[in-house]
Amino acid sequence: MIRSEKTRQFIIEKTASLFNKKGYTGTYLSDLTNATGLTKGSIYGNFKDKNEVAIEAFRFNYKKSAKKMAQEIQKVERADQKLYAYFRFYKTEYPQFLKSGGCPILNTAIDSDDGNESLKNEVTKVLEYWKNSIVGIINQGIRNSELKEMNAENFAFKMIAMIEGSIMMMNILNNPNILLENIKCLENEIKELTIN
Amino acid sequence: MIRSEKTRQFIIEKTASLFNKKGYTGTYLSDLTNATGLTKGSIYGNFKDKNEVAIEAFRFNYKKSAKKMAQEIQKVERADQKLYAYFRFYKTEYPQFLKSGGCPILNTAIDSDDGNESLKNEVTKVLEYWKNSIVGIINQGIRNSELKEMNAENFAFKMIAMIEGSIMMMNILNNPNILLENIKCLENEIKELTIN
DNA sequence: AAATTAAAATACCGTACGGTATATTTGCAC
DNA sequence: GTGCAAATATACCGTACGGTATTTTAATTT
Repeated sequence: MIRSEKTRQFIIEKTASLFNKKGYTGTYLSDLTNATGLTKGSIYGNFKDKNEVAIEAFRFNYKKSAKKMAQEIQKVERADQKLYAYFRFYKTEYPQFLKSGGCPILNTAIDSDDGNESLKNEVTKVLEYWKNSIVGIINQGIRNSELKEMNAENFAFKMIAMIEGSIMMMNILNNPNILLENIKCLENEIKELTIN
Repeated sequence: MIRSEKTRQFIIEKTASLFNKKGYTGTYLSDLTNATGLTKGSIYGNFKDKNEVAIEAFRFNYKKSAKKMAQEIQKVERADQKLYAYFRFYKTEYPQFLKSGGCPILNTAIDSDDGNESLKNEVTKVLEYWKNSIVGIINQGIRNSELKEMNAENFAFKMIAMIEGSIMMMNILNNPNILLENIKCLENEIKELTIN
């Protein structure tokens, strides 16, 4: 990694959780300088503007989860097992979502749905990618006779809605059980839809 | 209504959708003066500060839906019918959520979960009230042998999570079907749990 | 070690933010 | 219509926002 890339990365890492907690307009340049110990001049030497930092911060936040998730999913073969891996992820990682101010996808979706088009596009892309990856798993499972026939897209949207809605409530009511119980429901649904 | 109360109400009505769309920090006093045609002096003559306007705007946004909902629910007797009334509400009113920038509860929950304690308390209260009203309906239904035994609170949390998560996705992907399909799932679940 | 290049800090801009003290206008009672 | 009170507008504050041009510092090359 060349030197400038290292500083860029440093800035992103140090400010990612800030953007997730406080949102785009709510995170000021002064927050960025405080969090990094750098000056505005340095930050603007590495980024075009605040929005570019925000976008990179979102990508960083998202990828941290996505990577871990992808690893867990690759470990197992069957479609139902891959879906269980999703659920297990949230069952074990929920404290992370609690202390880092919620799910970056949800937060950024709400935060960017007025005005900030570039940030909104970023979230849209990620959401679509997430949905498609679930759809892929389910359809693969159906083809392999591991899962019963179903509308894969509808199930994917249901899964994501439930997870995101639960994270929101878990955070505002400070009650992880909301997420854990709803994950159980999803697990049961998959159990019902599993062949063998 | 005394004169000042009329202006307060006027300000709330005109700015409520702004706060919903742009969030607390994202809505500036200049937005408030533009939307109302009033000056800062007038707004500060009727409200203590911007936060008081935000709180009242949230209450206004929330109550608009809540009132309509309560009316629909009172029209029917059976618990399952009351729950269907909930679902029907979202099936008919979703365009409102699309154009007004999403669900005020969800938006304000995300927007206030850093820093703004008073606004967060407001959302917490409303979410808890909403959950409890669903729990009340379900438990009443169980006592009246209209619904099978179930964990009412878990179901309420599931309902809310699904609805809120769906609204978020419907908005960001601009696809009402996500909400409509997930509502169908909830309806089917209730159908399974209905006695008679 | 000197020269060159890259990165970070400094010192600024203009603007617009939230908020307030004061002046002006308006509505109302008499 | 005059006097009074309430509501609104005006004119301001201090601050801190996002952003930039310039200087200083640090790293690299020769």
